[in-house]
Amino acid sequence: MSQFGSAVEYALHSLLYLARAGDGAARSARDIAEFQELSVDYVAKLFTRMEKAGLVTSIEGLRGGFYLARPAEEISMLDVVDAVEGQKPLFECREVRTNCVLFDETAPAWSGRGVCGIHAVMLRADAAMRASLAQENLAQLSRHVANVVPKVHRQAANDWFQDRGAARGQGARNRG
Amino acid sequence: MSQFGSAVEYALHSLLYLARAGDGAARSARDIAEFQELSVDYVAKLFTRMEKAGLVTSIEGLRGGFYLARPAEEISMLDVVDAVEGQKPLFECREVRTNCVLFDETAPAWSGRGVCGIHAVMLRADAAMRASLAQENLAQLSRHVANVVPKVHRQAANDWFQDRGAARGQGARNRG
DNA sequence: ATAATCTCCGACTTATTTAATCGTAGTATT
DNA sequence: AATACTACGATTAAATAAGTCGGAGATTAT
Repeated sequence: MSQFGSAVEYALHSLLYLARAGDGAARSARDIAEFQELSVDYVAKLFTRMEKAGLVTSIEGLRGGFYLARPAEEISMLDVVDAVEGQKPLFECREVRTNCVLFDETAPAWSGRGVCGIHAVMLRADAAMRASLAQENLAQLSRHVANVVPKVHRQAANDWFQDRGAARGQGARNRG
Repeated sequence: MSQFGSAVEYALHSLLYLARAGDGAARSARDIAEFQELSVDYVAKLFTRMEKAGLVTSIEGLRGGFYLARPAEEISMLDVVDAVEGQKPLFECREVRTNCVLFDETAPAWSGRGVCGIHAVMLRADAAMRASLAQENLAQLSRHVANVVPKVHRQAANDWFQDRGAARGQGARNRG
């Protein structure tokens, strides 16, 4: 297993489609999820979290969906991770240093003074990781992906979302 | 919750007692756990993992226990984390990029070529964190702690382990 | 205006992982 | 040879993550 869960992965992949939409057009969580063959409900939940974090804005209703709340350049990888994983720290100190068979009922003051040395080590590692994630943004990632994915497919994807949007509100009678 | 579990915390706190023992004397998992008021069985399991990773060496039998397999300077924080957490990566790529409603049964070759851009970002963050953990070792940590903990307490702790070791093999009849 | 369709959103269920425990096997000391 | 202690692997209990379900609200088409 890995430290980060699937939420981070799904969220970033999904955001890429908003970054590419570019013109500020909203795309629904349903479309984004189905295009990637992911659980619609789960992706929707991730978007909800990202909206609370201020990364995306939602539009309700028939032609609704999500769009980036700010330019892709200003959305860092760290922003996304924190949004969907909830800013969980690398390490949570349980203050083991205040547990000692030699202490009486109450631990002496010095045992809890300052930051635990082990905690400090982990805080530095955490900071290093976060700094790495903070210095990369969604726009960079989007450009990278654009260089790798064939132009034909990018166009086909765009068309798919376009068609999907156009079909909104037609009802089931036109499809079944 | 946090990324690292309690195992990392317990393991590092416990190793500090081995680093301080210094003279290569073995200390039992039981003593180390009870001194810190931690679960004896759980700490023992962590030591087992660390032994498999080659960080500590075990001695079985009545006067047995664990001691550092190499100088504390040569045991990095990363070594300990990997030993008890099992080298879990920061991110495990599920190759979402090969999932696409536009693809047929089999995804096209280009979709899985090279490293996924999102995965690459996470690999860099992972490397940053691991580099941070790798550059700090147990000896440094031990010195830091020694500067913070009163000398009186360090002596008392040493005595406790000493007494505990001396009492080995006396049986219950001398204690009850 | 009204009904239908689609959206977001929070509560719930299930599955996986972590933390801790229990029982067994083996070893050095007395 | 008996004993008291150790390490060690398998099992259980608690916590977390992943995914699901149903409802409330908004917008569009009729």
